[in-house]
Amino acid sequence: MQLHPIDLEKKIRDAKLRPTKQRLALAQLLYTKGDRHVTAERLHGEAMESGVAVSLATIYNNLHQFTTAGLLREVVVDSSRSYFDTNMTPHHHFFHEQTGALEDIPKSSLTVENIPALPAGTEICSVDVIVRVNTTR
Amino acid sequence: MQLHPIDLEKKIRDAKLRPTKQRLALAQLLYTKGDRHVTAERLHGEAMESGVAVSLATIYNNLHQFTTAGLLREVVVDSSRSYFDTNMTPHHHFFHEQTGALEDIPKSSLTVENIPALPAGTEICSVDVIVRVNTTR
DNA sequence: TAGTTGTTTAGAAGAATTCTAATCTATTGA
DNA sequence: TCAATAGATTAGAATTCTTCTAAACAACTA
Repeated sequence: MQLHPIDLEKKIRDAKLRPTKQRLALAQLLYTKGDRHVTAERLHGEAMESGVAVSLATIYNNLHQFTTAGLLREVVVDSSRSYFDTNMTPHHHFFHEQTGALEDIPKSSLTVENIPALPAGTEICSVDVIVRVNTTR
Repeated sequence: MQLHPIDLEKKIRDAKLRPTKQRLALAQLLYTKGDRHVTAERLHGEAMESGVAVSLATIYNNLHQFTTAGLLREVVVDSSRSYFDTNMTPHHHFFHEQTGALEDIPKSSLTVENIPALPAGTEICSVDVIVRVNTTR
């Protein structure tokens, strides 16, 4: 789980992106703390806190570039904002409706069976399971 | 599947809402054409076409009131806009990434197995499966 | 029918995201 | 090494979807 700066740079270069100061800082935040789920706003806040000035536009640019490059995946759980997940292995999610917290569900521990015939002329792109939870009252 | 005006009015009254002209028109569009998936914008367009002037604010008000009353459910598949589903029975969805089309998957034909232990202090609110599809290349 | 309460509305406001075009930085190759 | 170029960053404007405001209106109740 320990990604050194050199690994981050390789990760970025392999994605055919330039290892700029901002990009390295974002990669550091995203990939050196275990699997994460972040929103643009949250990542922006963390970058600020860590002392690296990164504009929101750059946060969005990079979240999308990382997603396109296969370094991030977008998780759609909330119609009001986007979440990005650093865990690229197949898995699903718990989503806490009140707190907005996302938690991984290992693919191995949950299976989806009997998906019916797909609409004509289409192929599966992904199967996403969201288990929405609430605080027990 | 044939809902007469009188049925629509009852549906609305049972939800403790007043059967206004706008509300009846929206209910007509939503509940007399089989199971549907609509966005606010689309429903607004349909209301206009059908000759009933309804403001967008009213569309949003009613989509939310219907949802709260259990007459609609929101389906989160796209982070840029909200979809509302008139089918209130348990089921899942196909979502066509390119066209934005949503299609029901009967609950009976798809099962989710082995959901692991929930995060502490939480209970399941819903289990949503989205099978994202693309046009075959 | 008057009073009350719920509903609708235009337009303003808000929030998340994208765009623009100017500036800056990394890379390339002579 | 250095100039040229291609890519990256940025502030701020713009866009899009959604919600809010507060005034006018319509349905309900007594």
